[in-house]
Amino acid sequence: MKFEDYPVAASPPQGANPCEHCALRRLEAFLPVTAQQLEAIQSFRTGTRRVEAGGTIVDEHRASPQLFTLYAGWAFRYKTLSDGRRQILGFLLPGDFIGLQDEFADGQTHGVEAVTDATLCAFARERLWALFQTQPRLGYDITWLAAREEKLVDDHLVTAGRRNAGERVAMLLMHLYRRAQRVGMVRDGWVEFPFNQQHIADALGLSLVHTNKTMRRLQRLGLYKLDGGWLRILEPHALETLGDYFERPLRPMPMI
Amino acid sequence: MKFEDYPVAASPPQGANPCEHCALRRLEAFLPVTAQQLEAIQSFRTGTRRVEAGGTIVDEHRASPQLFTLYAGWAFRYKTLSDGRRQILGFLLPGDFIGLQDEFADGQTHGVEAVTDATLCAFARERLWALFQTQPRLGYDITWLAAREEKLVDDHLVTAGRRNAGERVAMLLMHLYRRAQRVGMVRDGWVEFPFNQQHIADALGLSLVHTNKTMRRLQRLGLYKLDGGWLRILEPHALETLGDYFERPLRPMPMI
DNA sequence: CGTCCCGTTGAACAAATTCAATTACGGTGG
DNA sequence: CCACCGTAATTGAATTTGTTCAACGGGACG
Repeated sequence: MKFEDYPVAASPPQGANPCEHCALRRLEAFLPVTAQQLEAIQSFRTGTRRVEAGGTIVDEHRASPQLFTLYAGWAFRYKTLSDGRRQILGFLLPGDFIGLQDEFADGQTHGVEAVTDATLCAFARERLWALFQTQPRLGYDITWLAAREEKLVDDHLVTAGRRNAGERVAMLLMHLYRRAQRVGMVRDGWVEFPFNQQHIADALGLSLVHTNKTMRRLQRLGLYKLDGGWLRILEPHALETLGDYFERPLRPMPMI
Repeated sequence: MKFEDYPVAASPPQGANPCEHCALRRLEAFLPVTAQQLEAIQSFRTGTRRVEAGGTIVDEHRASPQLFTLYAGWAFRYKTLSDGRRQILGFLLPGDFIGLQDEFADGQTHGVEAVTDATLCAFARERLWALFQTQPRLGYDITWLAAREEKLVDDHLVTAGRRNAGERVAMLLMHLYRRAQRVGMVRDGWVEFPFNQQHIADALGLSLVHTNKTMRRLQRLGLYKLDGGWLRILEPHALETLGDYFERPLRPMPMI
């Protein structure tokens, strides 16, 4: 299977004014910003960070001095119980803001791990308050992002708490597909799907074996196809119905 | 069983400057505010609302034009699937801010229901952005509240996804107890516990019957006691260990 | 070619749900 | 004061869903 390159380069622009040439921000999924806001964001920004597939973006047990916006790649947030059981709290796509929760949680937070090679824009956490002061609009946008992320977790909690295995898988596939679609990661109906079944199991609160059997079943039913790390939804309506999950068209979201 | 009255009156102060006489805000759990901030909050405030036990604070399928701070009583956030299965997303105690998520979600949000009679301070959603502009600090505080609430949902998701029935109950009891303790709702080791087993089941993602059997078991083990709608934790350490959940001492939180 | 990771599958087992009563209790009307 | 009701808590039993255990296959890689 071959695919053209993703329109957004693997790394954010380098040089003096990287944010002004940010390809990610040009996507329709994101709200436009004024020149002044862009400048504020750019000065809030401290640099770029690369993390290879499987690497740690935020350590689960250490408060990170930085905030990030995921620029390219897939990542996820997770927590582990002391005996090793892991719960994936959510997946992260380009444009997602990372680390806000820790700002206010005294330790005891969550980890973030890259699934694919990932690139991130880093920001100094200590300058967050100054940003609110000088750019109230960006503060408001950050609240928007925090509220949106809570909504994602809310939905995820419904899945883990009240849906059965088949419904969980259906819901997750549609959810990830829709989000990827929004940021232009769908090509000819295929999305990169770099997760292994352990990721899915840990996200859905299922065992590895049962996840496998459930996914196999839905594939045999012809609802979706997985090939070489790429996903294609064959029966979106059937999956939405099964998962009782219908994503509405979304407004453009802010991006920091 | 008899208990003194809760120190915070059932309703916020009436009259010209209600926030200046707010008893809730005086609790150590909440950060102090400047006179200027208090005034801003007071002018952001539009009134008081009472909801009786079982009543709807926010309709699940209608965007509320108001935001609230719960002043007195217990409430919960929830979502229901189309076939009626309900997931409780979290419980609300005095001081909790309500409705922020909807600000940014195009419909498709969650409901809020009062468990006991409840009193709330109402705010005009449409003036939220103005508040961020004129009082960046309060904007920052609201972000704090949003991030904290996401953290609560994160923890809840771990519970629903990766803990077994006994662990879930243990975790929930300790969690509610600790939060109630923070806002002075614990009297002689007892907290009001107005939930029925269906609430617990819907919060934990368990069936009613299994919730009952699990709770019975933990009671027979002498870990906690429930009497006339009041809860007493008998073995906090055992419950924390079982639930693998250790609440750290918390910093005072902002209150709007 | 051997090893490791991952996906797949069957089988035994355990946890949780569903079904079906029964009991406890607060409130109401007689 | 007492019978009657409706709601919520309990409990046992049958059934289903999901987990654990074990084994095998294929592909990537050294």
